[in-house]
Amino acid sequence: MTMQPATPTVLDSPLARKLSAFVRLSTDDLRVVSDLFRRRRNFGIGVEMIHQGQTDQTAFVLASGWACSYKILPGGTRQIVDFQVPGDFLGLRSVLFRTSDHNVEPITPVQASEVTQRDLLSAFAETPRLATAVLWAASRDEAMVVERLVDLGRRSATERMAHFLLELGARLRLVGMGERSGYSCPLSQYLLADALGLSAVHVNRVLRELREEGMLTFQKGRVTFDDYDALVELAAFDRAYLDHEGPLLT
Amino acid sequence: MTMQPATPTVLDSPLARKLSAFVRLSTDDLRVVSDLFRRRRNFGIGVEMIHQGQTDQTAFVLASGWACSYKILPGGTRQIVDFQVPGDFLGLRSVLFRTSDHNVEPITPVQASEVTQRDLLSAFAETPRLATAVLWAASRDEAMVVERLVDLGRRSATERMAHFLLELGARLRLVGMGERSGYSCPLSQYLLADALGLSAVHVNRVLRELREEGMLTFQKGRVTFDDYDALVELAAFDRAYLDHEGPLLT
DNA sequence: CGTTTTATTGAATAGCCTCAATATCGGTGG
DNA sequence: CCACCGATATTGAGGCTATTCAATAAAACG
Repeated sequence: MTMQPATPTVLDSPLARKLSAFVRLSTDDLRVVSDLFRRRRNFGIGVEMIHQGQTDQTAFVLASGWACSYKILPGGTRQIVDFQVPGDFLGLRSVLFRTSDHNVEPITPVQASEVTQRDLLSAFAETPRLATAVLWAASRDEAMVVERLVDLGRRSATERMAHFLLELGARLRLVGMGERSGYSCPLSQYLLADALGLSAVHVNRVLRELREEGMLTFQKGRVTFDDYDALVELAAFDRAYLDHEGPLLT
Repeated sequence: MTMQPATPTVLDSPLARKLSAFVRLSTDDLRVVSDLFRRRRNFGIGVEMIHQGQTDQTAFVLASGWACSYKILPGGTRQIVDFQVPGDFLGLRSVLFRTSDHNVEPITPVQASEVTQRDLLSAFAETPRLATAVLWAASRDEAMVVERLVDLGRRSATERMAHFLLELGARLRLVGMGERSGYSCPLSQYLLADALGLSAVHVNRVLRELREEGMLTFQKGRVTFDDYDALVELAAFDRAYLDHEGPLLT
């Protein structure tokens, strides 16, 4: 019922790509996805999208740009829980449940689709496979939080950095924004520090070390894997929870 | 339709207590809960209940005893992601989704109710309020993982310990196993170390320090809060995500 | 172009770890 | 009931990792 024909572009959004990697979705399913996330909103850098304690009933899907979710400590320091890249959900939990326990703000200018609780639930009812796919994505996000936990608890700064950048690469490839050789990445060393539980100074030293060892280069907004296999080895990176070969559900 | 009358004991399980704290459940709802989790199994210390990569379609609810979920790193070290106390779910995610990405094993002898995917989903269909309550519990668990992430990333060893023991106390009170003054706790210093990302030696020093400062005492399997308010202050403990006054949904 | 953010490097320090030794607890069998 | 054993707890000494403070360089931005 849309004016314009359903272009391949619409059906090939980052979200559609990601979901398709895990659950085989029909063209009709994909059309529901693109209809659901048609309403776009723009956010500037640093403009809070979701605030701790808020009880909105809306969530977002990132169409373009990067964001991060974090918690502020009384001391003024913060811990970044996760970064969001195109195709990722923001505030899915606060839609399904009650309040948000963290903040989300853009790192770059962001375009995001807004979706209400009602629309989401009715889309789920209409296309159950979509519900499965979305819940899968939510589950994967939780697995990544656990992986970050292991990072902080039991990996050295260098291993942490390697593991993090590998994981990010795998996520980006899933939505067509990265290759095995590397990807472009707008994260500053300060943001990396807040995510990895390090000081910005040490982030810099770690990156230098990795570069001098010929493992990876992160300069001018681009991550280049100079020796992918060595990195995987160093970080004990287990692709299992990210790199599925094809759709799990056919 | 049970032979024996519904005793208060059955309806007052740790799980029923916890769920009731967040969603008002009718006696009928509670009966569904107790029916659902009637089938009990016993596990000895160290006997794996859930194994990384397994694709069982069963989950458990702890009836008595303590367990922990963890990931093993290639180096042989491990990171404990969370402890489970009576009333907590084990492997809820692997029921709703596909595979488990971590291991779960008992710390003390454990009695747990087994529940299959089928039974759980049909119970949800029968009593929607139960589904809400369970999803709430799952969401709370995820919030705790995030809190642990903040622990590891941005809190000192002392703050971490204080925050962790306060959180554990709040969880136990929810199921009637602790008071404001303290609680009994079977965790060894080695387990604490694996959970908090510290060495066992340092755990010992931190506990001594907290004891000498008159904040808390952890000896002979019992945690005693010597100065609760000072601890809350030290750890920047925010009860919000745990300590709800009454049922959220009435 | 100045101005602000971001990156880079050095020096000194603090926090936590490892290694190592001893003490205590809880159970187990003689 | 006691001697013994493994697991847990406790304490010291020295070392490594990452931090803080501080200063400079390089980009990014209007």
